[in-house]
Amino acid sequence: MKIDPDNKADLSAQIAKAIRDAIVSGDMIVDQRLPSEAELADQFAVSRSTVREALKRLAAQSLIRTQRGAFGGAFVNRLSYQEAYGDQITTATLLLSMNGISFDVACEARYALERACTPLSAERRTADILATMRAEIHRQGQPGLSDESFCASDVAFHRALVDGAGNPVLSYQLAGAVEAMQPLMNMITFTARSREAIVALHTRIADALERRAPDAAQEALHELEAYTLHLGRDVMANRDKAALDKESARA
Amino acid sequence: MKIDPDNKADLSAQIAKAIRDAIVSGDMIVDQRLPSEAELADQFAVSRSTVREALKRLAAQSLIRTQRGAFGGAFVNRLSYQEAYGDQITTATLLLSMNGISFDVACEARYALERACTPLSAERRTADILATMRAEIHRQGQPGLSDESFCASDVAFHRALVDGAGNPVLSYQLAGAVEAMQPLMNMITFTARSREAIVALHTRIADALERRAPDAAQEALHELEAYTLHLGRDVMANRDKAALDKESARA
DNA sequence: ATACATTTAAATGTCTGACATTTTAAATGC
DNA sequence: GCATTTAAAATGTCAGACATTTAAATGTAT
Repeated sequence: MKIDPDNKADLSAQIAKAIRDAIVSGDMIVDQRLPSEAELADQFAVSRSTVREALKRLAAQSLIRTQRGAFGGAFVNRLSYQEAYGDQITTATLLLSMNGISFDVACEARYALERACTPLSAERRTADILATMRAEIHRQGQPGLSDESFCASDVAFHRALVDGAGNPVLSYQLAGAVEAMQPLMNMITFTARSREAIVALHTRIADALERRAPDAAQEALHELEAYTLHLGRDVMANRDKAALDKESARA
Repeated sequence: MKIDPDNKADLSAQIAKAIRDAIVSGDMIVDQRLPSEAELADQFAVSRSTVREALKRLAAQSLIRTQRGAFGGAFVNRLSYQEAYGDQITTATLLLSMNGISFDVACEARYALERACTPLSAERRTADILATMRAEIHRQGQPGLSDESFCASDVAFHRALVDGAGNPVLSYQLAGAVEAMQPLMNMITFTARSREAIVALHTRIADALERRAPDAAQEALHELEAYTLHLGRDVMANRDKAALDKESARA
């Protein structure tokens, strides 16, 4: 592992890259211990602080973990789905909010991805998954549930749908898409009537999965997408109108 | 922004979290300047080195960028798709390689996600996307192409299929799934006959998209999945057999 | 001999202060 | 008025010290 002496980028970034490359390429394997900070400082001919900054970069990406004390140090971390989920969701949420992604586009992506899971879920759904879906449907029917809680339950329902496919790679890839929608969904006011409609569609989906009927599930999901889009567009229209009103009031 | 004095986790991790939360919650907006390192050190009552380690963590996640010089500092970064792609691919690749994901599972996820895009791609594909697909198909037919280049072209073809849907969120979400398969695909030796079969299927997909025929594209994609799975299983079987042979030879 | 307590050494975590480098705005000189 | 120089503010890097944590090694009493 070496760094380019002509490169004038931050040393800590270069060192992080060198170590990251070694991990990604398989040169360093899971649970392998990195040299101590002092040794790394020697090897790269930099100060310990610079090495530490590099290691913190890698720690932020969950590529390494550190342990204090004797026989401690930095170790190559086994990237778990759980850790990856969190980052995935944070990144997806920021991408949506920072790049002005419209409700339509986000909604389309989310339902397209969920439809990819539906046939697999219909085939493989366990009793456990069905129970989760039923429980969330029940919660969604409770009177007095806040809009935010309704949204959270909605996310839980859809995650169950995705997890039902029994493919961890799919679950990981979709975590971001499903959860990143939540801030957008939270802007929606769910009236009693719209909740009723959503619960009915959720029930149809759960029923279809229970019967192992992929086509019926697909159809209900399509209707749910159309309905969600409808709700979202109302919100966006009102929001744009409010912004315009404010604009004209100022003039 | 404050940190919990009772928390005994690393201060730099706590500070990074506090700032990250401020960014994710929208408390700090894109291009807003953070206080200087010295000011942050004062605010959090820690040393400058600790603040720097926190900032390096955030920089590793592309949440901030730093600029040297007067009127420089750390600024909230607009997370671009390009940056996010890179991390997405790295993470997905590591998840697959570190968690012993089987070829079957990865393959299933990839094609399920691509099928989610196909109807949209059939509807919206531009002439540009079609041209890219045709060019990659042509390259794949060239004699003397290395297996690795064939794989790279295969990835390019599938990315065009995904990008054809014209939904940046989908493109982002699928980048990881498609690209992370490449190391696994690279273990396959593509014979002349298997290349011919793949090129034929790619051509069918491109033709179907050109005709805006989602069902035909879907069907060809299904066949491609089955064929890829078949090739992959051969490789895995041979690899396992070789490992067993080696094992018994040692005994 | 075993169980428990103590010591010790190695590592990361934190702090301080200094200097180098980069960059921009302001001051200066022509 | 324009070009040049200077100053200031910020990040980047270094060196050295001390604090804290942890597990192994050692010692001690039953």
